[in-house]
Amino acid sequence: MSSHNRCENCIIRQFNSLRAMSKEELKKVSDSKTTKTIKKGESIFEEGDKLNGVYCVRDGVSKLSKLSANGKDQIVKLATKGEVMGQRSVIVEESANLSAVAVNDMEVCFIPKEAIVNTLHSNPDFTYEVLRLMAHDLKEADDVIVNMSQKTVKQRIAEAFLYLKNNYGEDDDGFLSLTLSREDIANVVGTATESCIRIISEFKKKGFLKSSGKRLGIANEKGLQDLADGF
Amino acid sequence: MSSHNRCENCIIRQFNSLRAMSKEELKKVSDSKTTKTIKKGESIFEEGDKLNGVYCVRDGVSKLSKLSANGKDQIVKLATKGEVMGQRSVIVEESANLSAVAVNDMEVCFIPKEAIVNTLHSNPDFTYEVLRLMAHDLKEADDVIVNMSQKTVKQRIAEAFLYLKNNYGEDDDGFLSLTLSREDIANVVGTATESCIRIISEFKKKGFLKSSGKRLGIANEKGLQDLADGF
DNA sequence: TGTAAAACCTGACATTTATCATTGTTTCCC
DNA sequence: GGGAAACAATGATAAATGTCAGGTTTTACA
Repeated sequence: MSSHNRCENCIIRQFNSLRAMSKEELKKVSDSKTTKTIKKGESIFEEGDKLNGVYCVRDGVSKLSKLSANGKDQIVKLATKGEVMGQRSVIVEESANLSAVAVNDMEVCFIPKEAIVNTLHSNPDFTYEVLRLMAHDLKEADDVIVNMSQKTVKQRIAEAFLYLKNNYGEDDDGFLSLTLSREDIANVVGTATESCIRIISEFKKKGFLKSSGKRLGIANEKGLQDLADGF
Repeated sequence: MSSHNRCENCIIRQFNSLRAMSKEELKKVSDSKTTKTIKKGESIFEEGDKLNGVYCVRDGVSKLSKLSANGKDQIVKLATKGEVMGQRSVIVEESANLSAVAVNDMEVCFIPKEAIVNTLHSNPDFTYEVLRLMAHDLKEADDVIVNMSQKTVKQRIAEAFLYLKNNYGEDDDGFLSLTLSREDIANVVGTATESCIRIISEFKKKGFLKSSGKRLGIANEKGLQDLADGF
């Protein structure tokens, strides 16, 4: 199967039943997209950039973050295979409000906005699907707001590990497939790196987490879940 | 001008150029909508309710909040004249993820979902406009996430007052037009009511805020802004 | 493979924030 | 107009979290 097709799959997964796109529309996307390889730590776009297209994650994971006034990055979302980055900016014709940086080596495809905007204006089914996705993101963002303001750092870190397990899975030995640095985890839950390290150490001592080399795994899921829920 | 027309204006303001709606579509909305009066403190819908339409604020202000595990409400957004509530749930066909409660006496109009969903499926311009609005809400939500996790309570309270001034204005004597209880402010910025009260008292002492009876006003906008920005 | 850089860890301490208890004040309603 | 209920204020204290400063370990790569 050609790389062409793989990329279509990636769009289709994100834009859900982007079967909503007609054959011609899909062809236009196929013809105009390009593929990029991004190394771990490299940036795909930066807050403030004017995007003239969207990026679809074909492989690897990217962190979408925003720099706060005090110089710390806040990671707002992790984007995985099949997810699209930059739609919001393209849709509202604004510069990017987030930066995208590769968490590990990535492959992304770039789809110029012309290939998309036209369809948005002419194909209501497509637009409706995009709308549904954005509505979903909005709900998730609301949930994050509530968690941020009502849960303790300890609870949020516990949640973060459960999230990593549920969304990226674990290997045969029960270690998380996606390894984030302590600093990244701190930036996801919105805390100081040292606090994050301390709490992870505590979780290891208490048997909630296990580690082997640089890998981390969940040793007591129920315990973590109870903690996250405030018990 | 009939109340009919006022409601159309209210939709049109939120759904921006809902000129995107055809005459027939607008008529359908007009014919099917109903108007409700809500008293201060009453609820319009609750988290978990199945909504079969959207609510458009014609007068007054509503708080959209979510109950957290520890029993505290987190206010995620304030909805004002011209704004629509419940679209997200109607679009994704899920039950409401937020509760809507009147902050003061309100008038809202209810538009059954049939009048809207059809148009979403058939009129791409309309759908596109709704998409743009939701993209805007999403960006705002991202900003809130960053503020929540990277700013101190003091900074967030300062911001909240600036927000109230900028969005609801002040009367001739320089007092905020919209008065929220200390508890509501605490629930907006995600802190304990006592902490909120303490900080407001401090702001008054330092000359950032002024009060007269139950009214609050901004006495030193620059000072508040600097504080919010971390200086 | 050696070395510098990055990541991780820990202690001591300061600061912020939450919690509990109590009192004063306003508002609302009979 | 009086009394209950909601709201506001404040002190004392505990808990959570951030900061700084110094370590060790791991990783990257020349």
